[in-house]
Amino acid sequence: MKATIKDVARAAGVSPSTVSRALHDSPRISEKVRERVKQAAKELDFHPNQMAKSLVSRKTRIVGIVFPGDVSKSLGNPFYPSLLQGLGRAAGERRYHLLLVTGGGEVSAEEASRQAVDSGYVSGLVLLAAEDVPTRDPGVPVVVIGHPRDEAGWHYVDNDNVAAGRAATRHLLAHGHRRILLLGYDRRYIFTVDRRLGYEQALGEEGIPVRREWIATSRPIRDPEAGEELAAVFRAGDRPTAAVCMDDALAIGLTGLLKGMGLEVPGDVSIVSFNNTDAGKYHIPALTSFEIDPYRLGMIAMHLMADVLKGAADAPRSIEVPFTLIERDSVAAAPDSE
Amino acid sequence: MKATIKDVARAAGVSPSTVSRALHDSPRISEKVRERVKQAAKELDFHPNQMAKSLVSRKTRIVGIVFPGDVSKSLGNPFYPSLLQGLGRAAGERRYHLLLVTGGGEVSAEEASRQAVDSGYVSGLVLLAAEDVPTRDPGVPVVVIGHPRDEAGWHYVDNDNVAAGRAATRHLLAHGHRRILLLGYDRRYIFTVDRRLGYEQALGEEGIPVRREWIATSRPIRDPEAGEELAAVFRAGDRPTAAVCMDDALAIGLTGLLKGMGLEVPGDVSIVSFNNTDAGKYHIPALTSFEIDPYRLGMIAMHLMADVLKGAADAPRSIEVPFTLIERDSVAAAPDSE
DNA sequence: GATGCAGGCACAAACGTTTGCACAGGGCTG
DNA sequence: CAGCCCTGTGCAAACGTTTGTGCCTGCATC
Repeated sequence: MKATIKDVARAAGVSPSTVSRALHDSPRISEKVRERVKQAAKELDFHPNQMAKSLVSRKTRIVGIVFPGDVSKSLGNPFYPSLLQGLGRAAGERRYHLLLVTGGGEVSAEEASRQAVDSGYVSGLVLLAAEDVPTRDPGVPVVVIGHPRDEAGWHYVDNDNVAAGRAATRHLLAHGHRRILLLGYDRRYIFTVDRRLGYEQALGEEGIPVRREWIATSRPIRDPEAGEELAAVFRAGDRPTAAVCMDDALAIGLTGLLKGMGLEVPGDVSIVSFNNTDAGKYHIPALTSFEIDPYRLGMIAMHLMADVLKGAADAPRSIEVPFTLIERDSVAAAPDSE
Repeated sequence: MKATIKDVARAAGVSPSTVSRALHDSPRISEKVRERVKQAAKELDFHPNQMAKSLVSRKTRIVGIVFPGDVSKSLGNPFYPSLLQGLGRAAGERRYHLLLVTGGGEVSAEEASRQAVDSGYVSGLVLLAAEDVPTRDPGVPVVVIGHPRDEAGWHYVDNDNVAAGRAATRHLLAHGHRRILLLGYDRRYIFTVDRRLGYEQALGEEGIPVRREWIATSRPIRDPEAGEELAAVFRAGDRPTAAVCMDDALAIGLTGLLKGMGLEVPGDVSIVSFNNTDAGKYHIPALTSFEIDPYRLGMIAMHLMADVLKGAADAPRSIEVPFTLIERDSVAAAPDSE
């Protein structure tokens, strides 16, 4: 059987309470006894029973990781595995464990979270990339990864999409571009809304007016109608010389469409995009893209959670993680600059 | 605060022990009291404190899911998300929770498992697709998903690769093929070893001798040397008229190589492969392939774990999950049959 | 030399359950 | 009508910790 605190007490010749205090480095214990106790604990391979600890402290060292919707769908996205890894890494550092909370089938993610909390196993919840936050108070602290629509009152960790949109645009401006298109805006996705904001900020700072017709929503670039609309923009006399694309897939689609029109990337049109996927890396030309670093996002979220659980984070805290720009071959100087 | 068993006892006008027995449907409690207690429990939204339960029962309702190596690497494989979903689904049904156990960084998966067990949080471990089983006794029941090299003494759930190899070969035999190549054998991967066994069984049943030179190892079909070797086999006068490929990627590579030699699939060579990926589905010709159904694998593994934890599974149990063959366009009748 | 004080430790209660045992009441049986 | 057994319930101990309180020792102070 596993050693208990009593076994350690007996071995060290002290009482259980002294053992507890010694292992917690209480100042009320003399140096000598503390060492003796620690030695005994090590020899007996003593690990405190978390159940007993939790029973009295009313806390656990487990936080639930809540997947929105189907796990299989979300995990297919390469974003999540790295995120999970980051969470796991930080959890290890803070001596926390991760409980997988998944809906699926008939049970919603929220229902599954409720069960996890009700069981008493989790003392915190990390919501993965959820734009919809829980409707009812979950009863334990919550950290949201992503950007809740209603920021107030939530701890959250997200990429700073406003800054990224601005940085992407400024990168193109720095190469002399003045006519810049934004591709992939969709008001249903808040990160595209944020990036658009950054895009408009950057243009505004240079005194360049925003042109509504250059904020393209068309996601399904294969959709002939949307494709045609986009093509028309590039056929115009004062066509854009550069584009900010919401993800690599979009950028690759755009490259193909332009090639079909006899326009080269980056010779005629420069492109910067997001997500820095393998597809973009091996594309020709290799895409200049923003790396989102989900690993780091996960680490930060877990550390925030640990702080909250420790009581260190009083007011709701929001952390915006910057992107890093990976420069490759899809951006060149504007053809008409100078 | 959350309601305890004492609150329920008070509300129902009985003692805590009676409440406990009533909620566990003990036969020693009268129908009347049982109903009264259950009613009170429901009204107070009583959820038994798992910590307290675990403390006395020395069991938890948590099982650890151990990822081998880097989570991010394994999760990139679309196999895992479905597997996880299956595990989660079954866990929900059996009222278990899933604890994510990941190595990564400096800590090995085995080290992480040890921590999870030592903490006392998990009462079982599910090893994901591990071919290497733990060296030391983990101290809790283990279910392996995959095929431990040393079968003895382990509970495990795996696809029945011997049967699948046999079925694949028989499928081709049924189409009149007599000269069948096996592509992708690698003795380091036990599933390919198993499938080869099935392949040889099927041939043996028809009295067809196994030709060593038709058991091709070459995985990197782009490797010019290996490619040339493979091409030579198909240039011979009595070339194979069919092939069993270890995965869709290999099958796609083979199709390309054959096309370069002027051989058509399935006109000249029929192909059946494994994994039923999207790539194979949209390939031309669409591949006849075995679906591995990791969702089901996960479900079964979790149910097995629950049984083991219940004490229902005494002797180590191994469950072989059959594949299902998805027939598409890459198999035709043998050109020389009649 | 008696008193005070602080340091260092032990005692016991508490956390919320489960479960062996004791016990009360009621219906049999003799 | 007394004793017995059975049914239904309560009591209390136990699981392994933490932590408030109290006690003992030895030293310094007056």
